[in-house]
This record gives sequence, structure tokens and C-alpha cells, in this order.
Amino acid sequence: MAGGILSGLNAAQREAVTTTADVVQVLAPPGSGKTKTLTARVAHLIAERRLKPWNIIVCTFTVKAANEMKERITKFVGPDCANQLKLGTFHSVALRYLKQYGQHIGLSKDFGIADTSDSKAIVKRITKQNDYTIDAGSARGRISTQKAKGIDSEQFAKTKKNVEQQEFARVYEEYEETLKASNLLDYDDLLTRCCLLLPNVEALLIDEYQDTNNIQYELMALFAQHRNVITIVGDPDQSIYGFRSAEIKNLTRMKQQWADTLTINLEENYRSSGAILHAAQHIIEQDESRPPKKLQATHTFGQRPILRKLPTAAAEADWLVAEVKRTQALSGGLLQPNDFAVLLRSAALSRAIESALGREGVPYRMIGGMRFYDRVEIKLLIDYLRVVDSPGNSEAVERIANMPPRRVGEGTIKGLHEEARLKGVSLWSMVLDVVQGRCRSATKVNNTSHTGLAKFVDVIVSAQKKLASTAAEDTPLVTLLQHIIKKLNYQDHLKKKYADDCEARWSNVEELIAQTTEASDPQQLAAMLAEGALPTIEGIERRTESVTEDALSLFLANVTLSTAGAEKAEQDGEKIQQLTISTIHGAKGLEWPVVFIPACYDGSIPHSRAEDNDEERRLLYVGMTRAQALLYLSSPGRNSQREEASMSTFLAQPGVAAYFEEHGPSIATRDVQGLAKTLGRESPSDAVVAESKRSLERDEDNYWPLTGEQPPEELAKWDRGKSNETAWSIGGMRPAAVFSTAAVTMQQQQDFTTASTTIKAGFVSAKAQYDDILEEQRLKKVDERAAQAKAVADEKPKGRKRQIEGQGSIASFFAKPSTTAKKENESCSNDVKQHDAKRTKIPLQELSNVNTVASADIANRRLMLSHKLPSTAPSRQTPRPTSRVPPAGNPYPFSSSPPQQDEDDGNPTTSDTIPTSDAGHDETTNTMMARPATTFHTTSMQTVVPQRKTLGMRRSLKGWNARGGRH
DNA sequence: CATCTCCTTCTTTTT
DNA sequence: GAAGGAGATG
Repeated sequence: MAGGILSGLNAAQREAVTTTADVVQVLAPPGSGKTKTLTARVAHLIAERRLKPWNIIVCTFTVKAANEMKERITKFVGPDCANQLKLGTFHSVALRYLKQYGQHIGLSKDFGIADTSDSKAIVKRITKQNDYTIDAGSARGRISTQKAKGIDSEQFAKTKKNVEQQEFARVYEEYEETLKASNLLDYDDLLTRCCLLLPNVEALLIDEYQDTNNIQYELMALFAQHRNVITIVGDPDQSIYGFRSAEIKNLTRMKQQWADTLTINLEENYRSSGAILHAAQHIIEQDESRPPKKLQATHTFGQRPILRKLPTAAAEADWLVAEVKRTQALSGGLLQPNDFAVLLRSAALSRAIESALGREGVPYRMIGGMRFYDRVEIKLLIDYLRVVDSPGNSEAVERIANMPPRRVGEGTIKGLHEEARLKGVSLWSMVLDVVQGRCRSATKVNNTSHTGLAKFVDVIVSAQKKLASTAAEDTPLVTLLQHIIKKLNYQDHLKKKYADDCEARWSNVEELIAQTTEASDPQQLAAMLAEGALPTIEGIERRTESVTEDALSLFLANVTLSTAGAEKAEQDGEKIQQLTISTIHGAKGLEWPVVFIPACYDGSIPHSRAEDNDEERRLLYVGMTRAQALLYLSSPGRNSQREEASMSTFLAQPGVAAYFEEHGPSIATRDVQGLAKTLGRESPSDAVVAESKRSLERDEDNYWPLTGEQPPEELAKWDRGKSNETAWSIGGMRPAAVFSTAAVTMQQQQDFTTASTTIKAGFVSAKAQYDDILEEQRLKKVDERAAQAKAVADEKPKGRKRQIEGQGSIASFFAKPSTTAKKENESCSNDVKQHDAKRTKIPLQELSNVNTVASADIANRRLMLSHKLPSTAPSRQTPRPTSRVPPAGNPYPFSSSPPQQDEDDGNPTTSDTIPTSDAGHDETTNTMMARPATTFHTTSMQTVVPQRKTLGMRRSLKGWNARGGRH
């Protein structure tokens, strides 16, 4: 077993996995096997240290990372064991504790989670009502910041200084009051409240530790306080969540608090080609305040990354798509759409690219950006469900009371809401009173409004009845949703309101139905409840509700905490090959063979509103280091609003250009072999390459001038107006040159006429000629740099350094339990004192006692339910063949392993291979909290739009095409 | 009083 | 493309 856990790990990784030190910091730069190390450590703790999985917490920052983590751990320990881990995002782990034990800190079990729109609406109402001058948006941000620091509204009010701060203090207080009245917790509350619970476990592991904020740090200390077994992995260079109050300082803070912290540095990169790594390294080293760090490439130098100038955002998108097709063809199918990712600073930049992809028929999917649940047509239905679940949520009630329109106006609703607030009741009960004539409202409600409200009440009440009367076996969630949809005449409403794209919107609704269907599946349902449930603790009461109600509120909680966007599509059980578009933030922890980072202009990266340019630089670094074999950066001379844009300062620095090519690679046979090696794949035969090459219009990146100007063909197009014939098809280039006198343009012109035959532009032939020499020089440079880096590193104790053993200042935080032995099933003393009245302690004793009993129970139940799990588990007893079995072909090498291990075979069937860049797809198979949110799309996407090539969920292509055509 | 339509403005990153 | 405002219409 141990051999299995450790196989494929290098010395430093092994040390991190097996160390007996309790507190471990693993500093893991990009591609150094961070996740692999963390998952192996979990497996080790279970297998060797005999920790019980339910006493281990694994925290990640994103749902995606949680899913991937779970999948990988499952490979080590099997699904049953993996399911018992408390694994998830900080927020979801906290949620589980709160749902279970929240009553001990005065939370009712059915609290809801306030999403962004709730918070926004609340703050806005407060500022408007009181005529505060403070901006609602920034106030919201400040509240979050305060909470992340652990400062509650009372505390803040005490320290208030100037008038402005007093005003903010009032907003903060009122905001908190409103949440309380509505029985809501916001995202930050999940963490702060969980801190009051003082949960206790045996081991805690945290991924992407550099992104923790103060509250999360506190939570970490609390989770771990009993045993102090903490393993974190992180990398200060990849800290990109400062806007969410992440504190890189938490790394040193941790070392101070636990003086015996063992620090392990991972220093080998198994992901990227040397050329990419060097370029990225050069960028990150522009930050002089950053301590120098060693990062050794293990791959060959490969292709230099590309830094390309294009005239406009639209041209950039066209060029990008052309490069995708070109590299795909020239690699002879070595690269598939799945291998490509477009990473963006902000989601809004995707439009031009989506439309270009759509035009060219390249299938793609979008991660991040507009979330599925945030789409108006979906959000509305979710709001209905939320109100059915907890009518006390006045924000949701206000949003849906007149939606679809029932002739109840803004004035009426706002009036009632205000009146309700003054009376200290919920808007819902106010509305109910008015409709049922129980009391007269001060607000005038005319007849039409009254009937409108009555209709609204009817929808909710009848839905509630439906929910109460539906047995668990009867798929309560779908039934409920269907009921609401019917009552609202929802399809008609969509038709009326969104005449032009109502089909797309309706298909989203069908998607939602499909999701709730999945979530209503008795197995899923039971699993969801089991996952959510922590072991029952004797003597501590747990409110039990009806299964159906539990299911609804859990479903809604998952919706709020999930980032699910448009996801995978399958056809005939095969996953469709798709290019990925993602924000850089959303791409953290992932990797692709080919990465494009377009829109590298000032104002985008670094973003014009960014406060911390160093963080923006790190963001670029994170983006660049996602690439394995090919990396393209580009910048348009004009942004999408046609304003002038200049190259990102990070890339315009002197010296940077040396790390980049100015245009896409020629991709000769040798290059294809190089790519294949970096990716650990089989190199295609020359014949195959030659064949696929034939489909190409041009086999070099020589259409767009390197200067970033428009090519003559484009000018000719402009000249001719809206002809949709392509320039080359009519040989109409004669007059075009007149528009430009630039030599480059002329050359392009020449080159262009012959590009499809033999003559190449100058830069191409030059490149071909000197290729070998260059490669040699590069390799030399790599060695030099490596030597330099080594010299620097050697000044300090090499690699990891061990710090003094001994007890630090843990006591400064909380009392340490008397027993510290780590024997299994140890029943520790009952007398963990409760000296902090504010905190409800859940002594470990209870957890472990109960766990030993309840766990068997849970294990059994899970055994039964575990078939939903992917067949990626090591077991051979593959469950029923689902369409989710990973495709047999085309996986990616497990990039974070030392190369020698899988050097000789890029063979998909090795247990060490994993479809890495496919992570999004594989989300389906994960059910961390039986997350229906990420388990959809397999069904309806294909039934609804089976024919479409573009499977991205944006529905705006029409508009853009129309606009594009107008030029 | 409610609704519709047309207009402008603004779009960072995530739980 | 979405949210918010203004102004006309029902």
C-alpha cells in the first residue's frame, strides 16, 4: 500500500507525504506536484497513521479543486473511504458543521445562504432608506472585508472614527440585523459562525494556502487545535485572491504559531517546457520584493512562448482560432480541442473569442463568467424554491412577487417591505396578511395589486403543500419545480419576454429540471443527506426535519455555494472534445498542453481597477504556468471598445521580448516530436501530419503582420464593404496595397499571394535555418540560469529546513487537551473545558466515540450508494457502465509525476495517467455533497441542442455575428 | 399605479 | 448584455 502511495514521487514529495512532523508547510510552485503530494499525504495519514477519514478535513478554495482532490484521493483509498473525509471548500465544510450543530450558537437549522444578489439588495435598501451617501457596492465590499478580518458590526461600531465610518458602521449593523431577521447567513458568515462552533478533528489539510484570509486562518487553528496535525500546500507566487482579503502573511504567521513547523520546498516542475517556465519565471521575477526561488524544469526546452501583436480584439480572436486550427493540423492530431485553453483576466473578454470560435465551428466550454444559476431565467426559479423553502427571505420574496408580471408594482412591494421591516416581520407574512385580509397595511394596495399578490401567494402556498405532501420516493424536487413552472406558465412567460432567444432560455430551464431530477433520485438524495450529515452526537440534539425539506434546503445551499457554469457535453457516451475558455482565476490548479492568454494589455492585465499590481503580475504568472507545451500571449492594439490599448507593462519591460517569439511556431516534424515528448504522447507519423496539413489554408502564422497592423486583405475587405467572400478567394489584392505604404505590408502582400504554395515570408525561412543553432543556445542558457539559481539557493540551507522540535505557542490560542497520543479509537478525556462561553465546543471525544459507532453505519449506507462514483476508482468491480466512464483514448500524462516514470509510455491505461485538462468534465463524477450543481448537462445539453457544434452556453452569438457581418 | 420601450452606462477576480 | 433611468402609454 505504502508503495502505491509513494510511487512516482520525488524525494521532497515523499518527505512531505511521510513526514512524522505534525505541522507541515509544503511550498509548491506551479507544476511541482502540489495536489499529488497533498492527496498522497491524505492517503498516508489514513493508511499508515491510521487516522479515521471522518476525522480529517481537507479544505480547498474552489469547488473544482475540491472535486479534483476527491477524485484523486478516491484513487488511493477507494470511494467509501474518500466519502468519509470532510473534504470541500472552506465554505462547504463550514456549512456542514453549521447545518448540524448550528442550533448551539443560536442558528436555526433551516437558515439560508444569502447570495451576492441578496447582500447587494439589502445594502442598497439600507443606503437608500437612510439617504446615506456611501456607495452600496463599496459598502458591501467593506462589510466582507471586515468579516474576513473577524470584526463584527459591534466591534466596528466601537472603533468608529469619522462621520463616514459611522455611517458605514450603521450600514454594517443594519445589514446584520436584516440577515438575522431573514434567517440568512452570507458567505463570510459561514466561516465566522463556524469559528464559534469550535469543531475538532485529528488532521487538517489545506490546499492553496496562500489564499487563506484571517478568518480562514482562525478556522484552521480551531479545526486543528486538538491534535495540531496540519499540512498545507501553497505558493506565495500564486496568491491571486488579495481582493478577497487573502493574506500571504499567513504562511509566516503559521510558522510563528507552530514553531515546529516543517517546511518542505518542491522545486521541480513537471508540467511545462523549459521555454515556458523560463518566460514565466522571468515575469514573476520582475517583482523585486519577492524572495528568489528555485524552480527546475524537468522537460526539454521546447517551443518558445509567443507574444503576438494584433490590430484589434476581433483580429486577435480570429488569429487565435486560426492558430488553434493550425497547430491542431500541423501536429497531426496530436493536439485535440480538449488540449487548448483560453485564459482571460476577466470573463467579459470572452465575447470576441466566443464569436470567432462559433464562426469557425470550434466547440468550446466556458468556465466562470456568467454562472448558470445567475441566469435570469434560472435565478427566478431558484428564488421561488428559496421562498418555498424559507419564506422569511424577504429579498427573494421582493424579487419574485411580481415576476412574471402580475400587475403588482414596485411602489407596492417596496412599501410593504418597508412596513414589514418597521413591524419587525417578514415581507412574506406581511403579504400573506394583506392577501388574506387579516390586517390592513399602511401601504396602499389597489385591487389589481391585491389580486396579483393573491396569485403570488397561491403559487408559494400550493408549492409548500406539494412539498409537504410529496414522499421522499416521489422525487420531491422535480415535482416541486415542475409545479412552480406550471403555475407560472413559465414557458409562455419566457416566450413573451425573450422572444428572440426564448428557446435557449427554455433549454436552460430544462437543464435545471434535469438537475433537480438527478438530485431527486432516491440514491442521490440519500447520499446528499448522508454527506451533509455529520455523526449524530449523543446528548446534542439534532433537529430532524422531513427528508424532503432537508433535500430542498441542501439543494439550495449547494446551488449557492457552487460555481457551476456551462459544463460538459457528451455524445453517444463519448465526451465531446472542447476547447476551454476560463478566467485565469478559474484556471488555477489546472493545466493544458496549449494555453492562450489574449488581451494582455494595460487595463486588462494589470487591470485598471486593480489595487495591487504585484498581484496582477502573479495572475499573469499563474496563467502562463498553466501551459505544458505551447503558450501564446497576445495583445490587441485596440480593445473590444475600440479604444487604444498598449501591451501590458509586464510584457513591455526591456528584456522580456527575448523570451518570446513574435509569431506562432512553424511546427516542423521535429517540433511535433518535441511536443509529443513534453506531453508524454505518441508522436504522429509524417504521413498523418502531411494529411491533416492539407486541410489548412496556410501553414504559417503569417496572415497578420507582426507589427500589429491590419493585413492588406482586411483593408481590402473594408474597402469592398460587406462582401462575405474572403479576400483570397477573389484574388482581389491588387488595390489593397495602396492603403498602406509600410514595407511589412508589402511583404505580407507578396507572401500572401504565395503562402499556400511554396515561398515563405522571410522570418519563416530564417527560423527554419537557424532552428538547430537556436535550440542549442537555448539549452546552454537554461543551464546557465539553472546554475545561477542553484548558487542562490545554496546560500541558504538547501531544500527544506527543519526547525526546532518542541512545543510552540499553541496554548496562546486555545487550551491543549491533556492527551496527545494518537492512537486510534482513543477515547480522550471528557473534561475539555468550556472556558469560552461564546463557543460551543464539540469535544473530540464525542466525535470519535460516536464516529466509531456511526461510521460503520455511514460506511454501510455509502457502500450501498457509492455506485454513483466514477469508475476511475482503482477497483475493478466497475459499477454499471455509465456514460461517464472516462474516454479510453487521449488522456494526459499525470503531469506532476517525475517524467522518467511515464516517459516511455504516454499510454492512457497506466494508472498514473489522468485526464488532467479534462478536469471540468470529470466534475460530473464527483458528488462531494452530492453536488447536483455540477452533475448536469450530460442529459439536456445534448438532447436540447444535439446538432450544434458550439456547445458553450453563451446565447449571444446571434447578436455578435450580426454585428460582425455589418463591417 | 404599472408596464413597456428606449436610452445610457458600465462590466475584475470567487465563495 | 445587463442593469438602471427616463419618459410615454395603458
